[in-house]
Amino acid sequence: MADERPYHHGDLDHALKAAAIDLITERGPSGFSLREVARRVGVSHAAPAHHFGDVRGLLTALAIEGFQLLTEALAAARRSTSDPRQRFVAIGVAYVEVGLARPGHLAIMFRKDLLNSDDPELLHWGLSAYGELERTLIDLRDEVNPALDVDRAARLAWSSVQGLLDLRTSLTLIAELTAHPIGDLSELAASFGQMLIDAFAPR
Amino acid sequence: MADERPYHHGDLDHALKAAAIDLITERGPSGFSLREVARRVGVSHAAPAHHFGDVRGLLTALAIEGFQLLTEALAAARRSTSDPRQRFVAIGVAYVEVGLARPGHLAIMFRKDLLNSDDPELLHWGLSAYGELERTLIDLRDEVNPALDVDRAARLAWSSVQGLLDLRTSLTLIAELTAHPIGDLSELAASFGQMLIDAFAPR
DNA sequence: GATCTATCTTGCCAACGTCAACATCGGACG
DNA sequence: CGTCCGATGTTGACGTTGGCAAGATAGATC
Repeated sequence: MADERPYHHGDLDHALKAAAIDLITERGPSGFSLREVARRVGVSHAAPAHHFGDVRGLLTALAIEGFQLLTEALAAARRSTSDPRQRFVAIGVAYVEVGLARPGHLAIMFRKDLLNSDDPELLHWGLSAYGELERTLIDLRDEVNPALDVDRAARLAWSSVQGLLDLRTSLTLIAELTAHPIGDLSELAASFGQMLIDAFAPR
Repeated sequence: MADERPYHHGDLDHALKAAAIDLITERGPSGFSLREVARRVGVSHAAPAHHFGDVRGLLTALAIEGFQLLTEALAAARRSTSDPRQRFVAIGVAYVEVGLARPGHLAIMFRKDLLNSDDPELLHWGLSAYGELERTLIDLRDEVNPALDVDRAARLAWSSVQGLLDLRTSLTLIAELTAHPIGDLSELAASFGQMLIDAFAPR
């Protein structure tokens, strides 16, 4: 029978993650439910447990996926140019673009109340993404200001892009209300990068 | 009977909000439940509905409270000095300190999936807080750089402090793992302010 | 003092996450 | 080639949740 599903799905792991991301993207983390995910994939409500344990397990897997995607995108941005200033701007823009392209992942990646936050793989890929930022800032220090405090600068840069993503709807709303258009968020991220480079340069 | 509660609580509105904030602070937004709040206050599970409608109503009331507290703190920080640079640093530090002192409020203030995001009062107090930032940046522009793009600068400044609060646990974790201590978050916020003032000054 | 209305309780429902028990299948191994 | 076993998926149950309807209570108003 063509329309009869086989007892074994074949790639439930991947299918569940994809459906979960779709659901979070549509309804936010608070609208997420394991049973709805199972329903969308066409399996029983208890099937996900065999792959991810519980809901935290599934969300943790998604967060890991998010940090992998982020690491990849930041590394690609770093490779896109060899000029330290351009690299710095590029990874900032890449960070924001990943967040905009993957809102479902973004919505849970830093939500420790939803994740197994001590998961070693989660930690690994989080540190991996941070490493891309740190390396970029070391290059920038060597280029523009040997006295630059790399740690402080990294914290400011990371906070800026993360905050921009966190506030994107509020910023857009205020921009509309005050008739001060905000334009493209990637462009705004690039301008953040330029301003921060000015902040990091010696005076 | 001294231990018998009266049928009418007297100040349920306030008590529910306080218990809700405690609960969110302890367990995060995902660990929040209306029934647990009612249980802590000692009323029936349906009592909150008469004051806040549903769970979104209660959380929206808390978010409004959060923006009121934030507006108040930012205004006080602005009044604390008349020097535009010091004012700018002061409101940044105040923003972070409110977030640290009121993690329960912070956790839901920008969570549109949990709130009645079109609530007029919520909008009013959100704009009110933003107004404090905008006024501060206009003063700063007049002092250090007439060509400063106030909107861009405000977006960067706001993103920085919001991102810092959002990332505080991750930043602290990385700081411990890499043995690059992060120190006090208020102090870090102040250094963000100083760096941003450098970014805003003409070169 | 009677009534009216805001406040609070009780009981119910569907949906949820998790668990235990059972069904099905593919592959390892004799 | 057949048997068994672990991985994968289902079914049914339990306790908890948010929301609704109906009833109880008490302070306010006239």
